[in-house]
Amino acid sequence: MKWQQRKSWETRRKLLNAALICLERDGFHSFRLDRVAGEAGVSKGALTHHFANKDDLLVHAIEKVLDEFVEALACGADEFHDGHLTLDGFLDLVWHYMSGQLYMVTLEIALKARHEPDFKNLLTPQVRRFHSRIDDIWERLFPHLPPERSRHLMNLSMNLLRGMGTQSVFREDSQYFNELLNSWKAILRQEVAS
Amino acid sequence: MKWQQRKSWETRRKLLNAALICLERDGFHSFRLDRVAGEAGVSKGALTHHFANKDDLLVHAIEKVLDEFVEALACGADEFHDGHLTLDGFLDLVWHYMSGQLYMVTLEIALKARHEPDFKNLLTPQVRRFHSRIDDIWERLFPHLPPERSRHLMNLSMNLLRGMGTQSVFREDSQYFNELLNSWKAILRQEVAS
DNA sequence: ATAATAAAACCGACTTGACGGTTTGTTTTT
DNA sequence: AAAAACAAACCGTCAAGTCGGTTTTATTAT
Repeated sequence: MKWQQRKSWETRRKLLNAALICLERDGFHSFRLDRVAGEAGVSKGALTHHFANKDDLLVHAIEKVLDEFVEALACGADEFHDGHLTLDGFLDLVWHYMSGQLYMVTLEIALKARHEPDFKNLLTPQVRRFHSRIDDIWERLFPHLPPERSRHLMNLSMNLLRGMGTQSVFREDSQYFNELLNSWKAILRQEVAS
Repeated sequence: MKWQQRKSWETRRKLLNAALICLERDGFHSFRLDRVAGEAGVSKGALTHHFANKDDLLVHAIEKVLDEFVEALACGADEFHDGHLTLDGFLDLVWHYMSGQLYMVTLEIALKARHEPDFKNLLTPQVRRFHSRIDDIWERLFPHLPPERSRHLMNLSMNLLRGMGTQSVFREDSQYFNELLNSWKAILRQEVAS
């Protein structure tokens, strides 16, 4: 009960990784189980052995990606408190994730969830957990501000970056996004100070 | 050459409307031509008569929805200049559209375009036209500001609303979004004044 | 220790249903 | 009569899920 378990865990991990790669590359509409298996270097049978169906695979994949994101943000917040990271740097960190694989994957999944109530129900626990953890991180970021104001500034920031991430589908212009991010940094600094 | 043309034009319009309804309700992944035909109250044969294929239908549908949006925004800008609409009211107008059918449809289409270069090429002329028209509208909104600053504030606003629109997939809480919008209105007022 | 047995991991062919596009037929207008 | 507008049956493709089989690892009995 050791070699087997490790091997199993390993292929599971490979499958989840492959699923994320496929989801980001092909989009949910063209997300094919055999391609995931191929990308992971295992057979389709192995996939069905580890995950009951497509939705099951997707739910676990999104769980993984959200966890990694929260983890990275928590680290960033810690560095911020230790003085190793500025507020600007923290925003850069968030933008790094929102402009990469993470956001595109969550976007694909969100649209799927929007049209499939069952899938949405499968996902909402994860999403709630995610949001509350993010809330905590940002609240710790500005302990001198009233919690409500802290939440507002966070939600404004996150939604702005969300929107920028969405726009990046059609506009690939890092110069433009940097300018935009800088504008917001300036505003945020001012708001935090006052 | 009259009755026929009018009838043709009418079913075309019905098909485009139906396509938008289906796209918003079912999402692109579950967007089915026969459902569009059913929603429009015509046969599938009629659909193929008017549109070469799925992509063709989608391109024309998105063209329609973008035009309507720009039209509404232009009207809002006019009212703003006539003093019949405040800046807050203008933002409300934009949010009205970004939280409704328009944004979800463009989101579905954007994700499709992201993974299908041919489709993206079909669309980019429309998107460019759209962006430049929006640019103009916002620049006229703040003629006393330098154009670059005007553009920045516009892009911040639009991206914030975009992000909020995206979040509304999982969080249906108009109270929350109103608060967020109000926060931004306050910030924007301040930025425009300075 | 080793053979027998169980159990898990994995493979890949097949079924089944769905949908986009085609094609053929019918009605209506010019 | 000719062409346009529409209707509806049809077909080929494609992928998700199923399932019987195979290999590898763990457990148990002798």
